[in-house]
Amino acid sequence: MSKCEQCIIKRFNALKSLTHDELVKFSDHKTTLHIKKGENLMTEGNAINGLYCIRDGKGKLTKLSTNGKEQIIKFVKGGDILGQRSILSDEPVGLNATALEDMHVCFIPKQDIIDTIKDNGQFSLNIMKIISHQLNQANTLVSQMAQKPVKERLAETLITLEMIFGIDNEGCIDVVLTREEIANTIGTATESAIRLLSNLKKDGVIDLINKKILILDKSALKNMSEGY
Amino acid sequence: MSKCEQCIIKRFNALKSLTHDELVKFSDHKTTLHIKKGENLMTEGNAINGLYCIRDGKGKLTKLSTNGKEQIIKFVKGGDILGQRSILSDEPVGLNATALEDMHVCFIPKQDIIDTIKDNGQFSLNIMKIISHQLNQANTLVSQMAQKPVKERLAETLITLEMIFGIDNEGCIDVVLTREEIANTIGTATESAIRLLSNLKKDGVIDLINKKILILDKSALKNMSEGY
DNA sequence: AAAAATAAATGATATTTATCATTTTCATAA
DNA sequence: TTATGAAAATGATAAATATCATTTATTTTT
Repeated sequence: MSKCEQCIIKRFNALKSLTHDELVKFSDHKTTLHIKKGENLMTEGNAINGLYCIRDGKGKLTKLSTNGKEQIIKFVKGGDILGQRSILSDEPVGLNATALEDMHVCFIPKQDIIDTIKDNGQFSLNIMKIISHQLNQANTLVSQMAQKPVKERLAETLITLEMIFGIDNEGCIDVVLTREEIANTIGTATESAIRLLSNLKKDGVIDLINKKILILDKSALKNMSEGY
Repeated sequence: MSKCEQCIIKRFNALKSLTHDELVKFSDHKTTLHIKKGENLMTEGNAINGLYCIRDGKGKLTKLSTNGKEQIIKFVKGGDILGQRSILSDEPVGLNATALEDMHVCFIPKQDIIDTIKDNGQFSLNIMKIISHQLNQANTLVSQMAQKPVKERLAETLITLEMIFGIDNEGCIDVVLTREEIANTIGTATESAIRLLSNLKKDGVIDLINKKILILDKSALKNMSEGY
Protein backbone atom coordinates (compact mmCIF):
# COMPACT_ATOMS: atom_id res chain seq x y z
CA MET A 1 0.00 0.00 0.00
CA SER A 2 1.24 3.49 -0.80
CA LYS A 3 2.54 5.74 1.93
CA CYS A 4 1.32 9.14 3.10
CA GLU A 5 4.90 10.42 3.15
CA GLN A 6 5.14 9.93 -0.59
CA CYS A 7 1.58 10.86 -1.50
CA ILE A 8 1.42 13.79 -3.87
CA ILE A 9 -2.18 14.57 -2.99
CA LYS A 10 -1.32 15.90 0.44
CA ARG A 11 0.42 18.90 -1.13
CA PHE A 12 -2.97 20.28 -2.00
CA ASN A 13 -4.64 20.16 1.39
CA ALA A 14 -4.19 20.69 5.09
CA LEU A 15 -2.05 17.56 5.37
CA LYS A 16 0.84 19.47 3.83
CA SER A 17 1.64 20.95 7.22
CA LEU A 18 2.23 17.57 8.86
CA THR A 19 5.66 16.59 10.12
CA HIS A 20 7.39 13.48 8.82
CA ASP A 21 6.60 11.60 12.02
CA GLU A 22 2.95 12.56 11.82
CA LEU A 23 2.79 11.39 8.22
CA VAL A 24 4.33 8.06 9.16
CA LYS A 25 1.75 7.65 11.92
CA PHE A 26 -1.09 8.50 9.53
CA SER A 27 0.34 6.12 6.96
CA ASP A 28 0.53 3.26 9.47
CA HIS A 29 -3.02 3.75 10.64
CA LYS A 30 -4.77 4.66 7.41
CA THR A 31 -6.95 2.42 5.32
CA THR A 32 -7.59 2.87 1.63
CA LEU A 33 -11.09 2.61 0.23
CA HIS A 34 -12.38 2.08 -3.24
CA ILE A 35 -15.78 3.72 -3.66
CA LYS A 36 -17.62 2.81 -6.83
CA LYS A 37 -19.74 5.25 -8.78
CA GLY A 38 -23.04 5.82 -7.00
CA GLU A 39 -21.82 4.50 -3.65
CA ASN A 40 -21.80 6.58 -0.47
CA LEU A 41 -18.65 7.51 1.38
CA MET A 42 -20.47 9.29 4.17
CA THR A 43 -24.15 9.32 5.06
CA GLU A 44 -26.09 12.21 6.58
CA GLY A 45 -26.87 11.66 10.24
CA ASN A 46 -24.26 8.96 10.78
CA ALA A 47 -21.37 9.23 13.18
CA ILE A 48 -17.94 9.47 11.63
CA ASN A 49 -14.73 8.14 13.11
CA GLY A 50 -12.10 9.62 10.91
CA LEU A 51 -11.05 11.94 8.15
CA TYR A 52 -11.31 11.08 4.47
CA CYS A 53 -8.68 12.27 2.02
CA ILE A 54 -9.65 11.89 -1.63
CA ARG A 55 -6.84 10.52 -3.80
CA ASP A 56 -8.77 10.57 -7.05
CA GLY A 57 -12.28 10.52 -8.41
CA LYS A 58 -15.15 12.96 -8.17
CA GLY A 59 -18.05 13.21 -5.77
CA LYS A 60 -21.04 15.23 -4.68
CA LEU A 61 -22.05 16.34 -1.18
CA THR A 62 -25.80 16.34 -0.79
CA LYS A 63 -28.52 16.93 1.74
CA LEU A 64 -31.97 15.41 1.73
CA SER A 65 -34.65 18.01 2.38
CA THR A 66 -37.81 17.23 4.34
CA ASN A 67 -39.80 16.88 1.13
CA GLY A 68 -37.44 14.12 0.00
CA LYS A 69 -35.57 16.13 -2.62
CA GLU A 70 -31.80 15.96 -2.88
CA GLN A 71 -29.86 19.21 -2.74
CA ILE A 72 -26.27 19.18 -3.95
CA ILE A 73 -24.29 21.48 -1.66
CA LYS A 74 -20.79 20.99 -2.99
CA PHE A 75 -18.65 19.00 -5.41
CA VAL A 76 -15.40 17.33 -4.36
CA LYS A 77 -12.39 15.84 -6.11
CA GLY A 78 -8.86 14.56 -5.54
CA GLY A 79 -7.07 16.52 -2.81
CA ASP A 80 -10.22 17.42 -0.91
CA ILE A 81 -10.70 16.23 2.64
CA LEU A 82 -14.03 15.21 4.11
CA GLY A 83 -15.31 14.78 7.63
CA GLN A 84 -13.32 17.50 9.38
CA ARG A 85 -16.45 19.48 10.25
CA SER A 86 -18.12 16.54 11.91
CA ILE A 87 -14.97 15.48 13.78
CA LEU A 88 -14.38 18.95 15.15
CA SER A 89 -17.91 19.74 16.23
CA ASP A 90 -18.47 16.21 17.46
CA GLU A 91 -21.76 16.17 15.60
CA PRO A 92 -23.07 13.56 13.16
CA VAL A 93 -22.18 14.00 9.51
CA GLY A 94 -24.34 16.69 7.93
CA LEU A 95 -24.04 15.69 4.30
CA ASN A 96 -24.05 12.60 2.13
CA ALA A 97 -20.88 12.11 0.09
CA THR A 98 -21.58 10.10 -3.05
CA ALA A 99 -19.15 9.09 -5.78
CA LEU A 100 -19.89 10.58 -9.21
CA GLU A 101 -17.25 8.23 -10.60
CA ASP A 102 -15.02 5.62 -8.99
CA MET A 103 -12.96 7.10 -6.18
CA HIS A 104 -9.89 6.16 -4.18
CA VAL A 105 -10.03 7.54 -0.69
CA CYS A 106 -7.77 7.26 2.33
CA PHE A 107 -9.29 7.06 5.77
CA ILE A 108 -7.37 8.35 8.80
CA PRO A 109 -8.73 7.49 12.26
CA LYS A 110 -10.28 10.30 14.28
CA GLN A 111 -7.88 9.99 17.22
CA ASP A 112 -4.86 10.63 15.01
CA ILE A 113 -6.52 13.78 13.70
CA ILE A 114 -7.48 15.03 17.16
CA ASP A 115 -3.99 14.36 18.52
CA THR A 116 -2.42 16.17 15.62
CA ILE A 117 -4.73 19.15 15.99
CA LYS A 118 -3.59 19.46 19.60
CA ASP A 119 0.12 19.05 18.78
CA ASN A 120 0.54 20.80 15.48
CA GLY A 121 -0.63 24.40 15.54
CA GLN A 122 -0.09 24.90 11.85
CA PHE A 123 -2.16 21.84 10.95
CA SER A 124 -4.86 23.04 13.32
CA LEU A 125 -4.84 26.46 11.71
CA ASN A 126 -5.01 24.96 8.22
CA ILE A 127 -8.05 22.91 9.13
CA MET A 128 -9.67 26.01 10.61
CA LYS A 129 -8.92 27.90 7.43
CA ILE A 130 -10.58 25.24 5.32
CA ILE A 131 -13.72 25.25 7.42
CA SER A 132 -13.77 29.05 7.57
CA HIS A 133 -13.49 29.22 3.84
CA GLN A 134 -16.26 26.68 3.42
CA LEU A 135 -18.48 28.68 5.76
CA ASN A 136 -17.95 31.77 3.67
CA GLN A 137 -18.80 29.82 0.52
CA ALA A 138 -21.92 28.39 2.12
CA ASN A 139 -23.11 31.84 3.17
CA THR A 140 -22.62 33.10 -0.36
CA LEU A 141 -24.56 30.12 -1.65
CA VAL A 142 -27.45 30.84 0.71
CA SER A 143 -27.67 34.34 -0.67
CA GLN A 144 -27.53 33.14 -4.27
CA MET A 145 -30.17 30.49 -3.75
CA ALA A 146 -32.49 32.92 -2.04
CA GLN A 147 -32.02 35.92 -4.30
CA LYS A 148 -31.15 34.75 -7.78
CA PRO A 149 -33.60 33.32 -10.31
CA VAL A 150 -33.00 29.85 -11.70
CA LYS A 151 -31.41 31.04 -14.93
CA GLU A 152 -28.75 33.02 -13.06
CA ARG A 153 -28.08 30.13 -10.72
CA LEU A 154 -27.57 27.80 -13.67
CA ALA A 155 -25.11 30.18 -15.33
CA GLU A 156 -23.23 30.53 -12.05
CA THR A 157 -23.17 26.77 -11.55
CA LEU A 158 -21.74 26.06 -15.01
CA ILE A 159 -18.90 28.50 -14.38
CA THR A 160 -18.25 26.98 -10.97
CA LEU A 161 -18.25 23.43 -12.36
CA GLU A 162 -15.63 24.39 -14.92
CA MET A 163 -13.51 25.95 -12.20
CA ILE A 164 -13.73 22.91 -9.96
CA PHE A 165 -13.32 20.11 -12.48
CA GLY A 166 -11.48 21.86 -15.30
CA ILE A 167 -11.88 20.89 -18.95
CA ASP A 168 -11.10 17.71 -20.88
CA ASN A 169 -9.16 17.61 -24.15
CA GLU A 170 -12.29 18.58 -26.09
CA GLY A 171 -12.77 21.64 -23.90
CA CYS A 172 -15.80 20.23 -22.08
CA ILE A 173 -16.35 20.61 -18.35
CA ASP A 174 -14.67 17.47 -17.08
CA VAL A 175 -17.50 15.88 -15.11
CA VAL A 176 -20.54 13.87 -16.10
CA LEU A 177 -23.75 14.91 -14.39
CA THR A 178 -27.33 13.92 -15.09
CA ARG A 179 -29.86 16.63 -15.77
CA GLU A 180 -31.40 15.73 -12.45
CA GLU A 181 -28.10 16.36 -10.67
CA ILE A 182 -27.76 19.73 -12.34
CA ALA A 183 -31.31 20.54 -11.27
CA ASN A 184 -30.51 19.45 -7.72
CA THR A 185 -27.49 21.72 -7.69
CA ILE A 186 -29.37 24.86 -8.69
CA GLY A 187 -32.52 23.92 -6.80
CA THR A 188 -35.08 23.58 -9.53
CA ALA A 189 -37.18 20.94 -11.31
CA THR A 190 -35.34 18.63 -13.70
CA GLU A 191 -37.50 19.79 -16.62
CA SER A 192 -36.67 23.42 -15.89
CA ALA A 193 -32.97 22.66 -15.90
CA ILE A 194 -33.31 20.78 -19.19
CA ARG A 195 -35.20 23.65 -20.80
CA LEU A 196 -32.68 26.26 -19.68
CA LEU A 197 -29.76 24.15 -20.91
CA SER A 198 -31.51 23.69 -24.28
CA ASN A 199 -31.97 27.45 -24.51
CA LEU A 200 -28.33 28.10 -23.72
CA LYS A 201 -27.35 25.68 -26.47
CA LYS A 202 -29.76 27.29 -28.93
CA ASP A 203 -28.25 30.67 -28.11
CA GLY A 204 -24.74 29.35 -28.72
CA VAL A 205 -23.59 29.93 -25.15
CA ILE A 206 -22.86 26.27 -24.48
CA ASP A 207 -22.72 23.04 -26.43
CA LEU A 208 -23.84 19.62 -25.23
CA ILE A 209 -21.35 16.97 -26.32
CA ASN A 210 -22.19 13.42 -25.29
CA LYS A 211 -22.77 13.65 -21.56
CA LYS A 212 -20.65 16.73 -21.07
CA ILE A 213 -21.08 20.47 -21.31
CA LEU A 214 -18.83 22.75 -23.33
CA ILE A 215 -18.83 26.43 -22.45
CA LEU A 216 -18.63 28.42 -25.67
CA ASP A 217 -19.18 31.94 -24.36
CA LYS A 218 -18.04 32.31 -20.80
CA SER A 219 -18.52 36.05 -20.59
CA ALA A 220 -22.14 35.64 -21.65
CA LEU A 221 -22.57 33.14 -18.84
CA LYS A 222 -20.86 35.49 -16.42
CA ASN A 223 -23.18 38.33 -17.34
CA MET A 224 -26.15 36.03 -17.12
CA SER A 225 -25.12 34.91 -13.64
CA GLU A 226 -25.15 38.54 -12.56
CA GLY A 227 -28.56 39.25 -14.00
CA TYR A 228 -27.65 41.10 -17.21
CA MET B 1 -14.94 49.93 32.40
CA SER B 2 -16.11 46.43 33.23
CA LYS B 3 -13.68 43.55 33.19
CA CYS B 4 -13.69 40.37 31.13
CA GLU B 5 -12.90 38.32 34.24
CA GLN B 6 -16.22 39.33 35.74
CA CYS B 7 -18.28 39.39 32.57
CA ILE B 8 -21.18 36.99 32.69
CA ILE B 9 -21.57 36.91 28.92
CA LYS B 10 -18.40 34.90 28.39
CA ARG B 11 -20.03 31.89 30.01
CA PHE B 12 -22.12 31.45 26.91
CA ASN B 13 -19.40 31.39 24.30
CA ALA B 14 -15.92 30.20 23.44
CA LEU B 15 -14.35 32.69 25.86
CA LYS B 16 -15.41 30.44 28.75
CA SER B 17 -12.33 28.30 28.15
CA LEU B 18 -9.89 31.15 28.74
CA THR B 19 -7.53 31.13 31.70
CA HIS B 20 -7.57 33.95 34.24
CA ASP B 21 -4.38 35.42 32.77
CA GLU B 22 -5.81 35.34 29.28
CA LEU B 23 -8.96 37.07 30.48
CA VAL B 24 -6.91 39.78 32.16
CA LYS B 25 -4.98 40.33 28.93
CA PHE B 26 -8.21 40.53 26.91
CA SER B 27 -9.66 42.90 29.47
CA ASP B 28 -6.67 45.22 29.30
CA HIS B 29 -6.68 45.34 25.52
CA LYS B 30 -10.40 45.36 24.79
CA THR B 31 -12.45 48.33 23.80
CA THR B 32 -16.19 48.63 24.30
CA LEU B 33 -18.41 49.88 21.53
CA HIS B 34 -21.91 51.24 21.53
CA ILE B 35 -23.59 50.48 18.21
CA LYS B 36 -26.87 52.28 17.64
CA LYS B 37 -29.81 50.71 15.90
CA GLY B 38 -29.21 50.60 12.16
CA GLU B 39 -25.46 51.08 12.45
CA ASN B 40 -22.93 48.58 11.12
CA LEU B 41 -20.54 46.66 13.31
CA MET B 42 -18.83 44.90 10.42
CA THR B 43 -19.03 45.58 6.70
CA GLU B 44 -18.81 42.99 3.93
CA GLY B 45 -15.48 43.09 2.12
CA ASN B 46 -13.64 45.03 4.81
CA ALA B 47 -10.66 43.75 6.72
CA ILE B 48 -11.21 42.99 10.37
CA ASN B 49 -8.64 43.32 13.10
CA GLY B 50 -10.27 41.68 16.03
CA LEU B 51 -13.07 39.65 17.50
CA TYR B 52 -16.39 41.12 18.58
CA CYS B 53 -18.20 39.77 21.61
CA ILE B 54 -21.79 40.93 21.94
CA ARG B 55 -22.74 41.97 25.48
CA ASP B 56 -26.32 42.90 24.71
CA GLY B 57 -28.56 43.92 21.86
CA LYS B 58 -29.68 42.20 18.71
CA GLY B 59 -28.30 42.21 15.20
CA LYS B 60 -28.57 40.76 11.73
CA LEU B 61 -25.83 39.36 9.49
CA THR B 62 -26.51 40.14 5.86
CA LYS B 63 -25.04 39.77 2.41
CA LEU B 64 -25.66 42.02 -0.55
CA SER B 65 -26.39 40.01 -3.69
CA THR B 66 -25.24 41.17 -7.13
CA ASN B 67 -28.73 42.48 -7.91
CA GLY B 68 -28.52 44.77 -4.89
CA LYS B 69 -30.88 42.84 -2.64
CA GLU B 70 -30.06 42.18 0.99
CA GLN B 71 -30.10 38.60 2.21
CA ILE B 72 -30.22 38.02 5.96
CA ILE B 73 -28.04 34.99 6.71
CA LYS B 74 -28.20 34.90 10.48
CA PHE B 75 -29.42 36.73 13.57
CA VAL B 76 -27.17 37.44 16.55
CA LYS B 77 -27.63 38.49 20.16
CA GLY B 78 -25.80 38.82 23.48
CA GLY B 79 -23.21 36.10 23.97
CA ASP B 80 -22.51 35.63 20.26
CA ILE B 81 -19.06 36.31 18.90
CA LEU B 82 -18.40 37.80 15.48
CA GLY B 83 -15.38 37.94 13.23
CA GLN B 84 -13.79 34.60 14.08
CA ARG B 85 -14.26 33.25 10.57
CA SER B 86 -12.55 36.18 8.97
CA ILE B 87 -9.68 36.21 11.49
CA LEU B 88 -9.00 32.52 11.03
CA SER B 89 -9.17 32.37 7.26
CA ASP B 90 -7.38 35.71 6.92
CA GLU B 91 -10.05 36.75 4.45
CA PRO B 92 -12.12 39.95 4.43
CA VAL B 93 -15.38 39.92 6.35
CA GLY B 94 -18.04 38.06 4.39
CA LEU B 95 -21.12 39.54 5.99
CA ASN B 96 -22.47 42.85 7.19
CA ALA B 97 -23.38 42.96 10.87
CA THR B 98 -26.07 45.55 11.55
CA ALA B 99 -27.71 46.42 14.85
CA LEU B 100 -31.45 45.72 15.01
CA GLU B 101 -31.50 47.59 18.30
CA ASP B 102 -28.79 49.36 20.29
CA MET B 103 -25.92 47.02 21.09
CA HIS B 104 -22.99 46.92 23.47
CA VAL B 105 -20.06 45.06 22.00
CA CYS B 106 -16.55 44.34 23.20
CA PHE B 107 -13.72 44.33 20.71
CA ILE B 108 -10.63 42.17 21.32
CA PRO B 109 -7.58 42.76 19.08
CA LYS B 110 -6.75 40.06 16.54
CA GLN B 111 -3.27 39.37 17.87
CA ASP B 112 -4.61 38.43 21.30
CA ILE B 113 -7.00 35.99 19.65
CA ILE B 114 -4.33 34.43 17.44
CA ASP B 115 -1.91 34.09 20.38
CA THR B 116 -4.59 32.45 22.48
CA ILE B 117 -5.54 30.04 19.71
CA LYS B 118 -1.92 28.92 19.57
CA ASP B 119 -1.53 28.61 23.36
CA ASN B 120 -4.90 27.36 24.51
CA GLY B 121 -5.97 24.15 22.81
CA GLN B 122 -9.40 24.15 24.40
CA PHE B 123 -10.15 27.69 23.26
CA SER B 124 -8.93 26.77 19.81
CA LEU B 125 -11.20 23.73 19.77
CA ASN B 126 -14.17 25.77 20.97
CA ILE B 127 -13.73 28.29 18.18
CA MET B 128 -13.51 25.44 15.69
CA LYS B 129 -16.69 23.95 17.10
CA ILE B 130 -18.53 27.22 16.67
CA ILE B 131 -17.45 27.56 13.06
CA SER B 132 -18.18 23.90 12.35
CA HIS B 133 -21.63 24.26 13.77
CA GLN B 134 -22.23 27.40 11.73
CA LEU B 135 -21.10 25.57 8.59
CA ASN B 136 -23.61 22.83 9.26
CA GLN B 137 -26.35 25.40 9.78
CA ALA B 138 -25.40 27.21 6.59
CA ASN B 139 -25.53 23.97 4.57
CA THR B 140 -28.98 23.25 5.95
CA LEU B 141 -30.05 26.75 5.03
CA VAL B 142 -28.79 26.32 1.46
CA SER B 143 -30.94 23.24 1.12
CA GLN B 144 -33.99 24.95 2.57
CA MET B 145 -33.64 28.00 0.38
CA ALA B 146 -33.22 25.90 -2.72
CA GLN B 147 -35.88 23.29 -2.06
CA LYS B 148 -38.64 24.80 0.04
CA PRO B 149 -41.35 27.14 -1.21
CA VAL B 150 -41.72 30.57 0.35
CA LYS B 151 -44.55 29.59 2.67
CA GLU B 152 -42.51 26.78 4.22
CA ARG B 153 -39.49 29.02 4.59
CA LEU B 154 -41.59 31.63 6.40
CA ALA B 155 -42.98 29.05 8.83
CA GLU B 156 -39.47 27.75 9.48
CA THR B 157 -38.16 31.27 10.00
CA LEU B 158 -40.82 32.18 12.56
CA ILE B 159 -39.99 29.10 14.61
CA THR B 160 -36.27 29.86 14.37
CA LEU B 161 -36.78 33.49 15.40
CA GLU B 162 -38.67 32.41 18.51
CA MET B 163 -35.87 29.98 19.37
CA ILE B 164 -33.16 32.59 18.96
CA PHE B 165 -34.79 35.59 20.60
CA GLY B 166 -37.31 33.96 22.92
CA ILE B 167 -40.60 35.58 23.88
CA ASP B 168 -41.47 38.77 25.73
CA ASN B 169 -43.98 38.96 28.60
CA GLU B 170 -46.86 39.05 26.13
CA GLY B 171 -45.63 35.84 24.49
CA CYS B 172 -44.47 37.58 21.32
CA ILE B 173 -41.22 36.74 19.55
CA ASP B 174 -38.86 39.18 21.23
CA VAL B 175 -37.47 41.02 18.24
CA VAL B 176 -38.78 43.82 16.04
CA LEU B 177 -38.31 43.25 12.33
CA THR B 178 -39.75 45.13 9.40
CA ARG B 179 -41.69 43.19 6.80
CA GLU B 180 -38.81 43.86 4.45
CA GLU B 181 -36.37 42.23 6.85
CA ILE B 182 -38.59 39.18 7.15
CA ALA B 183 -38.76 39.03 3.35
CA ASN B 184 -34.98 39.32 3.15
CA THR B 185 -34.62 36.46 5.59
CA ILE B 186 -36.78 34.04 3.64
CA GLY B 187 -35.67 35.33 0.25
CA THR B 188 -38.87 36.70 -1.23
CA ALA B 189 -40.52 39.98 -2.17
CA THR B 190 -41.73 42.18 0.68
CA GLU B 191 -45.32 42.03 -0.59
CA SER B 192 -45.23 38.24 -0.66
CA ALA B 193 -44.03 38.13 2.94
CA ILE B 194 -46.77 40.55 3.97
CA ARG B 195 -49.44 38.49 2.26
CA LEU B 196 -48.28 35.24 3.81
CA LEU B 197 -48.15 36.80 7.28
CA SER B 198 -51.66 38.17 6.80
CA ASN B 199 -52.87 34.71 5.81
CA LEU B 200 -51.24 33.14 8.85
CA LYS B 201 -52.99 35.69 11.02
CA LYS B 202 -56.34 35.10 9.29
CA ASP B 203 -55.91 31.37 9.87
CA GLY B 204 -55.20 31.93 13.57
CA VAL B 205 -51.68 30.55 13.41
CA ILE B 206 -50.03 33.80 14.47
CA ASP B 207 -51.08 37.18 15.76
CA LEU B 208 -49.51 40.51 14.91
CA ILE B 209 -49.23 42.67 18.03
CA ASN B 210 -47.72 46.10 17.53
CA LYS B 211 -44.46 45.41 15.75
CA LYS B 212 -44.10 41.89 17.05
CA ILE B 213 -45.28 38.43 16.11
CA LEU B 214 -47.06 36.06 18.47
CA ILE B 215 -47.04 32.40 17.57
CA LEU B 216 -50.45 30.94 18.45
CA ASP B 217 -50.16 27.48 16.93
CA LYS B 218 -46.58 26.29 16.81
CA SER B 219 -47.35 22.78 15.68
CA ALA B 220 -49.28 24.16 12.70
CA LEU B 221 -46.20 26.20 11.83
CA LYS B 222 -43.99 23.18 12.25
CA ASN B 223 -46.14 21.12 9.90
CA MET B 224 -46.23 23.96 7.43
CA SER B 225 -42.45 24.24 7.49
CA GLU B 226 -42.26 20.59 6.49
CA GLY B 227 -44.72 20.91 3.67
CA TYR B 228 -47.88 19.50 5.23
C1' DA C 1 -29.68 -7.38 -31.66
C1' DA C 2 -33.99 -6.82 -29.52
C1' DA C 3 -36.29 -5.65 -25.33
C1' DA C 4 -36.51 -3.14 -21.27
C1' DA C 5 -35.24 0.47 -18.45
C1' DT C 6 -33.57 4.97 -17.78
C1' DA C 7 -32.61 9.67 -19.11
C1' DA C 8 -33.56 13.63 -21.93
C1' DA C 9 -36.55 16.52 -24.37
C1' DT C 10 -40.83 18.89 -25.39
C1' DG C 11 -45.62 20.62 -24.93
C1' DA C 12 -49.60 22.05 -22.27
C1' DT C 13 -51.09 23.77 -18.21
C1' DA C 14 -51.27 24.99 -13.27
C1' DT C 15 -49.20 27.11 -9.50
C1' DT C 16 -46.17 30.08 -7.29
C1' DT C 17 -44.07 34.27 -6.87
C1' DA C 18 -42.82 39.03 -8.43
C1' DT C 19 -44.00 43.47 -9.92
C1' DC C 20 -46.51 47.61 -10.22
C1' DA C 21 -50.11 50.62 -8.61
C1' DT C 22 -52.79 52.30 -4.99
C1' DT C 23 -54.52 52.82 -0.45
C1' DT C 24 -54.22 52.66 4.45
C1' DT C 25 -51.84 52.82 8.72
C1' DC C 26 -48.41 54.34 11.63
C1' DA C 27 -44.56 57.06 13.31
C1' DT C 28 -41.99 61.43 13.56
C1' DA C 29 -40.71 65.93 13.39
C1' DA C 30 -41.65 70.76 12.04
C1' DT D 1 -51.16 69.15 15.90
C1' DT D 2 -50.93 68.62 11.42
C1' DA D 3 -47.89 67.70 7.77
C1' DT D 4 -44.60 64.46 5.98
C1' DG D 5 -42.62 60.32 5.14
C1' DA D 6 -42.15 55.57 5.83
C1' DA D 7 -44.10 51.06 6.45
C1' DA D 8 -47.82 47.94 5.82
C1' DA D 9 -51.59 46.22 3.35
C1' DT D 10 -54.25 45.05 -0.72
C1' DG D 11 -55.53 44.42 -5.63
C1' DA D 12 -54.50 43.50 -10.41
C1' DT D 13 -51.51 41.56 -13.41
C1' DA D 14 -47.24 39.58 -15.31
C1' DA D 15 -43.50 36.56 -15.11
C1' DA D 16 -41.16 32.57 -13.38
C1' DT D 17 -41.27 27.99 -12.25
C1' DA D 18 -43.44 23.41 -11.32
C1' DT D 19 -46.16 19.65 -12.64
C1' DC D 20 -48.08 16.30 -15.56
C1' DA D 21 -48.28 13.90 -19.90
C1' DT D 22 -46.06 12.32 -23.80
C1' DT D 23 -42.39 11.51 -26.98
C1' DT D 24 -37.72 10.66 -28.27
C1' DA D 25 -33.08 9.28 -27.31
C1' DT D 26 -29.76 6.68 -24.91
C1' DT D 27 -28.11 2.88 -21.95
C1' DT D 28 -28.36 -1.43 -20.03
C1' DT D 29 -29.84 -6.02 -19.84
C1' DT D 30 -31.27 -10.27 -21.73
